[in-house]
Amino acid sequence: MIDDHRSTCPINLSLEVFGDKWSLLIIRDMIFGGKRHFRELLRSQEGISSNILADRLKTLLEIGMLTKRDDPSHKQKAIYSLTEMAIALVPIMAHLGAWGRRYLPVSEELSIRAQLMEEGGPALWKRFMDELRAEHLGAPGETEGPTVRQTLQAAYEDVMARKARELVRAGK
Amino acid sequence: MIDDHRSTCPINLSLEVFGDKWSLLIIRDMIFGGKRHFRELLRSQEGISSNILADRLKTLLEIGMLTKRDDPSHKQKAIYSLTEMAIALVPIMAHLGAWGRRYLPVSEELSIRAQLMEEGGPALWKRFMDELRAEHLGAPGETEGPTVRQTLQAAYEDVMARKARELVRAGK
DNA sequence: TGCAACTGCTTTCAAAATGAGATCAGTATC
DNA sequence: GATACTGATCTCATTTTGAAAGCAGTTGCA
Repeated sequence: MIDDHRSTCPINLSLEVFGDKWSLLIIRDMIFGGKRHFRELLRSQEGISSNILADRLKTLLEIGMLTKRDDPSHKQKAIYSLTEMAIALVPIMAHLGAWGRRYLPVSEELSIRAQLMEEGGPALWKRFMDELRAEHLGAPGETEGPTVRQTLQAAYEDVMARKARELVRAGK
Repeated sequence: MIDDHRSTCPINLSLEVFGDKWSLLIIRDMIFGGKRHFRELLRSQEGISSNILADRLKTLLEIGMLTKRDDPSHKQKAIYSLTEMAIALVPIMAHLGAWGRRYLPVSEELSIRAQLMEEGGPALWKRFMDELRAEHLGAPGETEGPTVRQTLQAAYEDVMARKARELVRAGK
């Protein structure tokens, strides 16, 4: 907890938090994938190993990006929750996704969510953040219609289904 | 140049670029500090060492975030320039700075720039980006009044001067 | 015409971080 | 009672990090 920081510049301090190849992916999976458990997070696209996941979860807890509590349904299960500090990263995720989509070799199916986030703009981000607050902080929130996460997930599945059809057609 | 990427998710690919404690600091110093030479970048707030700086500059060149050319004034001097890909990070820098300012133990003098960037909003970011394009890409650009970088720098120096006065008064 | 300061790096080497895979003690399910 | 699942932890080889010193020139000044 001592200030062993390299400098007190906000960008430097931010990088000390997630200037790391895994921390932000964990947050990403919790925000966009709705994951809450260790074993769920272990099944990431990128194949994080269990020791690294355990280490990063510990760091994120210490920093205050996550909280952890027991799962009533299983004595060995833990539930991880996002804090406001982590939910506040939604706009940064949206920008990062948009930037990556523009300049890096992304695939269509894994970037459709980023595209919708970009098109939705700050209004969509705010709605998403409110839903995350309801989900993770127990904040009051309306439950009308599909959630932002469900909408993004449906778009992802649509792309996957279309790609599967195209593969079949091409293979004929 | 082969796709040895962990996944084609835009956020993952972005993290492969600057999910690192130094790369974005180099870009920060070029954007906000106007630094263009190796030895200038070596004098960062955080004390990067020369081997790490050389390595990260090489990576940033390969990725296409920077370009490098000879300095006509000195046969051993190199000039590094930002590409559009790097200039496009300005809004992300602004968000990162705002987030760090809100949730991390920043200092007043090193976060005054982040505060002004946040208050200036997208309009200020765009002006800054246009100035960077003129400076690094040779794009046409007007030169009326102080640049955004100069304005931010002046605000930083004001805070420093005030703090120095306060120290004198307290020491009396 | 010398010499000090500066140029962008490279080298050396110890320490720290990374990460795949196996393992574990307890829990739930059937 | 067997099987699968829980959140980790352990081992150990590989990779990365980073401080410090060094280098082959170049430039500016006396």
